[in-house]
Amino acid sequence: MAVTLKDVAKLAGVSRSAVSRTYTDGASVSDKTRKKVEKAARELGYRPSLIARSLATNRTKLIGLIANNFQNPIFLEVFDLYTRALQKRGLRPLIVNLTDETDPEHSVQMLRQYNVDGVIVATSTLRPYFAKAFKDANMPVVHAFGRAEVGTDVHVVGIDNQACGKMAAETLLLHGYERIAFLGGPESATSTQDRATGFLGHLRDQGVVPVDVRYADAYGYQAGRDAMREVLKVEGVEAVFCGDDLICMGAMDETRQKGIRVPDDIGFIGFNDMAMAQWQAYNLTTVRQPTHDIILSSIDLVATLVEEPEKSLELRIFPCEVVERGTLRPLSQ
Amino acid sequence: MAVTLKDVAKLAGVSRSAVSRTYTDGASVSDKTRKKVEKAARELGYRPSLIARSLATNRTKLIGLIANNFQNPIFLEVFDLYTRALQKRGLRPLIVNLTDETDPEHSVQMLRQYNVDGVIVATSTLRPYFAKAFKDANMPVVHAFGRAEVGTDVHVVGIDNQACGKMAAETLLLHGYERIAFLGGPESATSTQDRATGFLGHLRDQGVVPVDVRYADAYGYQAGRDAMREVLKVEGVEAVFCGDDLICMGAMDETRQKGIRVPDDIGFIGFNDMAMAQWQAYNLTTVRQPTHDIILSSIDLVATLVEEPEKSLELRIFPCEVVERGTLRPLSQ
DNA sequence: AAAAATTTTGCAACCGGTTGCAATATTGTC
DNA sequence: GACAATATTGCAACCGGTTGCAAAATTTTT
Repeated sequence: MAVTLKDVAKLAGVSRSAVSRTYTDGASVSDKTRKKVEKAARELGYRPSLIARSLATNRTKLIGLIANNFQNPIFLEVFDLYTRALQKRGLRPLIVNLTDETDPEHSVQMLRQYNVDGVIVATSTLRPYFAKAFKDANMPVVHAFGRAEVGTDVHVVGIDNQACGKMAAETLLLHGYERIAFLGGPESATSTQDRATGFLGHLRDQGVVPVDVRYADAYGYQAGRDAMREVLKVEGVEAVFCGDDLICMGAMDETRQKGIRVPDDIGFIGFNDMAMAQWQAYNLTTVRQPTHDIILSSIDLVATLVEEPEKSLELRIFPCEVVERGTLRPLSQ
Repeated sequence: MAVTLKDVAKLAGVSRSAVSRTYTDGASVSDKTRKKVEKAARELGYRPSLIARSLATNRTKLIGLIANNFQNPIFLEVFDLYTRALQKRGLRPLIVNLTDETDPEHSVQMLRQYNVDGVIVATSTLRPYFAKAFKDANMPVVHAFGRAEVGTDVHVVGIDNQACGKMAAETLLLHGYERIAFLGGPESATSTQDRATGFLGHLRDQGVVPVDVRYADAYGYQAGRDAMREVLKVEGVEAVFCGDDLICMGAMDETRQKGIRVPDDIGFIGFNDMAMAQWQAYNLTTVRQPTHDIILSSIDLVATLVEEPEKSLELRIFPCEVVERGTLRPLSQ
């Protein structure tokens, strides 16, 4: 049915190798042959089969993209960037939706069967051993948004969550807040843990005792609301650092629904700077994570690893910055 | 490097066919042989290569999933559902991100090269000929969220946008609104056009002249805000039907920023019922689109088409419903 | 227990490409 | 123009599976 090498070769009056070489860069074909082949290919509407090529070359141009946070709009941005950037390099993502799955085994097998060239684990809510499983299966793997953990020799591209947590603390203190609460994401996520460490550590260093430390069940809106309901039971909370913008929006909605004003009565600072943080209804002051850089860099890294599997371990950490909008009270002059 | 059929065959002391048959359902293998093969496979950690299988069977288990609305959170839900539902059937999506690309040719070639089993075009903002291009390239294709257009013989799963537009109009009239504006999505999208037709048609039938008819540049938040700024220049607008929830949220934010209250001064009704429509800050009354049904059904349909390419043309239309929340004034008793 | 019917098995060709190698053609050198 | 160096070409094996077919093994029938 489909047009194959052989058909083109016959029409062009050359060998199959010649046709193959026309479509393999770096291969040796004379201009004359190439012209003939291209003409024949055009007439027949020929496209080389990537499947067959994959089988022969042992390269598929597929990159497994593992994610589990399909509820969080930040992932839409992540996803848009990944698909576009991979596309631009002639690669394609093979998405694995991990929603409620924690055993890497199944994903590993699946991606191995598709013979993906590499894997990007793009989530901060999985334990590092998850990414490690791919490495053990001999696939190049990069943990994007991951944590650099000793002993887990997997390449990581991300941010220094501890430093970012500290930045949030500094910002709140700078704005003169004293009765401060921490409302993190799921406690099991390394990103949450690190942000908590950095945030609470800096408060402690400054002699400030947090009025509440609490963790939402998920990086989600409702989880944020639910957790905030508890935080609000504490008397006189002045400001809250939320471990994620989405959680922060839920928390703000819960707060406002109680008739408490933001930022007049309670200030908020979020994390991520997702597109929605700019929305008028929230206008969120937040710690910006350089999603763009992380994604491009992780693609770069995985592409390098494909060529150079034994490349020595790399941690690529990008800086965050605080974006001041309207959810903290103004700096006192 | 990788373990192949041959290795397993040798260890199990059987022919390669026997091994292959063990992993092909419906093939004839005795229990004894199967046991031997499975034991050997387990010892070696063997998994059949899907690439090789694809080459031999001409089936890849890959479904091309074409989308272009990576800015709209509704797509995150769509995406989550697609990946999970496909996964469950042993299929995998091969995502094509169409952001600012309108020529189907490139996507067609790409998916043809990957030899996808079928294609789902999951967007309402592409012209039907886009989906048609895949059909012309002899791939089973389903246009999800598409419009049933005469002459474009492509399978469609979606909603009756005209009927839904009418429902929105009925709802506004029921609530006693008279000075009504229409704020649609991009005018080029068939979904927008149909919603407009249904909505404006019903108003006309009821003798109501809309105070404004306007189209946002995109199915997006900022586009909604910008368009609403114009709508607000019209004196005495009482209610707005937005062609999409995200647009509606933008429109509401613009409205409130001007100090105009929702729903006291202006009422809003959206479209889609995306997860965020429930958020406290918006609490949107909206026309619910049965995303879940559309997605499952489109997967079903495309899977059927893979087996039965000549299946006669099908349009699967699901009903919408109005979800009343808090952005319209209460029904007068 | 032999014959017939059925099930299981291995052989070998095939899916659509790539690539090392040796043969051939082309180009450059003197 | 002869010879060497280099570029191009085709052959054939291979990537890792599947599958039609005939032979072999097993089960059923008489």
